[in-house]
Amino acid sequence: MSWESYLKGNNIRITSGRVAILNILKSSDKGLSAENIYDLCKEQRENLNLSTIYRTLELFEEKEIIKKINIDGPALYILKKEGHKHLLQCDLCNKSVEIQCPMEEIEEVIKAQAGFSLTEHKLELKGVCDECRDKKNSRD
Amino acid sequence: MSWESYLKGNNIRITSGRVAILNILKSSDKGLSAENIYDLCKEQRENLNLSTIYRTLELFEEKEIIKKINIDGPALYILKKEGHKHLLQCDLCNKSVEIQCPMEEIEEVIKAQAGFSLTEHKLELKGVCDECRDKKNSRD
DNA sequence: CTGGGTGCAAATTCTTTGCAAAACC
DNA sequence: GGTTTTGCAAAGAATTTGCACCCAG
Repeated sequence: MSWESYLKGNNIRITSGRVAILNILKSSDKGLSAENIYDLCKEQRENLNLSTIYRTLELFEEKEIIKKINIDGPALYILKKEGHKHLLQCDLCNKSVEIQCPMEEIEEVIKAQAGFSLTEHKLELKGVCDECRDKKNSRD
Repeated sequence: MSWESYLKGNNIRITSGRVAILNILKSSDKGLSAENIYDLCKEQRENLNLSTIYRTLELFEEKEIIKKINIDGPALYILKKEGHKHLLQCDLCNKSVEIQCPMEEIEEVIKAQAGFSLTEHKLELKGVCDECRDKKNSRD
């Protein structure tokens, strides 16, 4: 599907800048900062203002098209993968919460720290919800 | 062991501010920002300048006493847990790299986003190193 | 034509730095 | 006493905002 119809489907107005940003994110195999994107836009004669880029990225993030990753220095942005989720169940009260799989963050951290690109992962989580933790703490 | 001897062991001069910061971090069950720490110091009549706090946190981070976690907004700091490591082996060339377990970051993210405290995790990773990835990409 | 999108400059937020005074060993 | 640490004020990096103009629908 073209970016144009993709954007339309998400109720986002089509502009050449937005399409350019999506193309740039698509063709990168690692997270890009707003400034990276700014430079790459320039290279392809799509002169966007930095603040426009920030606004676009914010919009895309709200629409869950991209993911913002905060590491040291400027935030990095990546296109969202198949957003698989994890179900976290509280060990104490069994209430469960769904979270976005945190592996995209982990991937970027590892890429930055060790120069390693993950191809597969398996993640199991156990934990307790806030209320149960608070109750537990107040008993200690 | 007292903070004093702990600091001495790490070749860090003892000052009341440093001890206060360690106490504050120790008694928090979640990451604290520099400003959180600043406020908590005030509450206990340990008036430290914000820049002193940043410098202290930076020092502790270098000495690997604490971990800095970048989420949205100000960075959070936590005392380091038992730093367990992961061994990552490249699927292609078998070279291996040891990395710090990235779950401390993730724990904070999940705590902030879902109000869930992790108690256990199991993480298995597979990946390829930068060089192999680059070779592979240039073939594609 | 009209409301959302953009550029520009200025503001904000978080963090770092230079330097003189104070604290530690 | 000599080196480290601290406070203060000012600089710096990253991001956000206000407003006038512009363009897609």
